[in-house]
Amino acid sequence: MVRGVKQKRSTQEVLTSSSQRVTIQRTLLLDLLRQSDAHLDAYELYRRAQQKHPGISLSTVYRNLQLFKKLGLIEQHHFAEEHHYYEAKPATEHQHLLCLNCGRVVEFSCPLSRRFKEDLAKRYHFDITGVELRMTGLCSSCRNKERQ
Amino acid sequence: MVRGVKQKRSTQEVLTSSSQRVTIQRTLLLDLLRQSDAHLDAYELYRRAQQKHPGISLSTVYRNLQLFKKLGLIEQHHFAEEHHYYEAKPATEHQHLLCLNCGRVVEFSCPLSRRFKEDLAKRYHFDITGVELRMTGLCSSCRNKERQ
DNA sequence: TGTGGTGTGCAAATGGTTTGCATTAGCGTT
DNA sequence: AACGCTAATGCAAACCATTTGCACACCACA
Repeated sequence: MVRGVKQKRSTQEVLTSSSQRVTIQRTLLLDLLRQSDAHLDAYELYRRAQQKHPGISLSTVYRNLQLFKKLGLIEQHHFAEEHHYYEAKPATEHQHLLCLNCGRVVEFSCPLSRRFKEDLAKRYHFDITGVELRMTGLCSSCRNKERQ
Repeated sequence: MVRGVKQKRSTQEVLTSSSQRVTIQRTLLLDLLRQSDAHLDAYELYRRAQQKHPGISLSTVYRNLQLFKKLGLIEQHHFAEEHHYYEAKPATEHQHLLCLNCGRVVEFSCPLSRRFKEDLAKRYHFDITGVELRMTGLCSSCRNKERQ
């Protein structure tokens, strides 16, 4: 997945326009998130950030993840039991298919949404802002391994 | 929601047939989960259990939640950031609509599934065993409050 | 270039959950 | 009904992801 193509605005521009201070750490972290194809957890992001800016601290990572989330720049997922995974807000909405054995994540888009969402909103008088669909199972290679 | 109607098997029977020891604590915990209309977190379940069996410990609660999950007797959800919520495995599969402000949870059933799931399974060579759809937003009363 | 206030690094705290260990109590067998 | 083998429990301590307090650093604006 080539993310660069979709990104008109530089990370610096994004941060400046959010009226936040543009620090080295903040820019680096958001860059790493935007460039990564995978979903990163806080610690993995920390490890990657350390390679470019050795002094960075884990709390800075957490603080900025919260900030980015508040600004709507990233999304947070609960793939595993114990941590959160983050990804830069994608250009197009997508959902996740997750292998319970190896953790592999496939992204797919789901047409379901509009009609069904509207129905539901009307029926329960909700203002629906987010849809998360997650399917879980076994990918082909894990299924094959289990057979052996 | 009247759960009792759907329950043919007593909690004791369920536990016996899972070839686990049927302890007072275990029976109590599963009973509480099956009787509750709401989704409980570990601590709330602990509080309720204490009322009937004051000596029960929080680790027993956690240990049994894990066991029930492994046996497929309950489902675990991540509604809030920080804890898990549990509900007895429902007779019919359903999904959740969650108010981000007050935490209210509405259950609904979603027809989406079969066709779409099969397509997806074929396309990515996955064996899909679970579908979780979560919609988030504001319920009517929270929306009204925000307007004021 | 100086000034105010936000952001950072560090270490300690937090809080949900897990674990080690000694004791208790199911349950199949006498 | 008592016995013995283990699994389950209670307690306290450990874990670990995440948050927070505080002193210092540095960004943005004048």
